[in-house]
Amino acid sequence: MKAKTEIEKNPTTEEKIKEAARRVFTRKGYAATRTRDIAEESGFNLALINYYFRSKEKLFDLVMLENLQLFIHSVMGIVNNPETTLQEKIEILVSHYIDMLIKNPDVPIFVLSEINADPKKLISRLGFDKVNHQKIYLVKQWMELAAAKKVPAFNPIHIMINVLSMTIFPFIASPLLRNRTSMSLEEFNQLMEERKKLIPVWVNAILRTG
Amino acid sequence: MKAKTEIEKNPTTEEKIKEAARRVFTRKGYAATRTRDIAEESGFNLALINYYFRSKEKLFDLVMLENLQLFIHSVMGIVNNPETTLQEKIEILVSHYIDMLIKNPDVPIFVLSEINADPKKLISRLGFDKVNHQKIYLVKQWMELAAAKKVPAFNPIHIMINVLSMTIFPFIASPLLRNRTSMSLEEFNQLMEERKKLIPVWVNAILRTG
DNA sequence: GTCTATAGACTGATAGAC
DNA sequence: GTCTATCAGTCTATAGAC
Repeated sequence: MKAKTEIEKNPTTEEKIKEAARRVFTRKGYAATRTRDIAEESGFNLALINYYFRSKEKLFDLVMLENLQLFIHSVMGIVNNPETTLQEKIEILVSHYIDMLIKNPDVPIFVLSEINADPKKLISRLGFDKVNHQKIYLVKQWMELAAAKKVPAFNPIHIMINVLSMTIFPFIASPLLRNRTSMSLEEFNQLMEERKKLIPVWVNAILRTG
Repeated sequence: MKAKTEIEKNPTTEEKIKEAARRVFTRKGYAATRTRDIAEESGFNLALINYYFRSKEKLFDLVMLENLQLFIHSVMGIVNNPETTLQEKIEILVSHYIDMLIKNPDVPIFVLSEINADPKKLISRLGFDKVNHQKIYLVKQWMELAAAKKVPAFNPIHIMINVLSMTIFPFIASPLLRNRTSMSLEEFNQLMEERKKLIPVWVNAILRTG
């Protein structure tokens, strides 16, 4: 196993092709991507893709798994941390997520539309097993606060949906939003930076609602 | 021009094919859809698609335009109504949107991922012209309330983003969300029904934040 | 390991019978 | 209007030279 910085500096052909595939698949989706596009993007020949990865689909699965990790796994470490308060979890989650999304703006729409295209694959092929929702530390903390009536009694899933919605959705709607409001990419990113501080405040206001 | 109810009861072959195309395109996206899929779904032969619509792309453009109307135009009539208050606009918008989304859950991810795949087409081919954002009645009302300090001074676009995020995003993330929480479609729809009343309350709480 | 050339399957579109 | 049959182009994957 190579260290990450070493991979970035001295990528092998295999790694170069995988990174090219990640860029193309994430931008255009599985069906619209041709293996020729990946070959061209990587700077190598078409035949090498099959030499290293056997098929378009196997290469896609690798890319999908990486993007899924980026999209989901980053959350899990945060919401499961027993050392932070509910409020802190939300602040950290939103801030880290927006940083990731500014770097990888195409990831959410890629992941969600590919899952929508083939929901079965999510579980069967990518080995994406379920978690017991009750065991997540954030849910535990919520339950305790609800018992002490410090937080409203509605389904805590609503709060999780709201945090993720307000954080992720603007990136998914970005092309349409920017077109409708004649907004540059820089202005958009600036707006998202503002939301790092605003969303936790808003969520706090929502929590006081019940 | 036939009346809508008449179309639903006595659809011509052309209308049947277009409806079949709408279902298939909206579920699988442009690139993953084969003209043969549409033929099969419509119950007619492949050749008829070209007889009525000349090409896959022209048929797609029709479907895209309809879905875009569903996705956007429904908003415009509501946010531009001078007869309703800001608060009423939000209530009506959320309620109508959620009704539409429960009936057409695939529309948002379809529209947004196709726009993401080819943003230029949005304007050049589909004739989707810009609106002057300042002229929208909702923005006007916001400005007046902000001037009277009844509403926070941050960019009103944030509120619009929040309303649309909390309303639309759960439908986009539905397959993933339902998988992670082992939620049935009925339970999900019930959760969305709850949000019709909750979102306006939450937005109100956000508005008192500034 | 990396390339060129090509096989083999599939796709969108059309010709032509009825 | 609706069908069957088929063309021409494109795609993934592989064989084989270096």
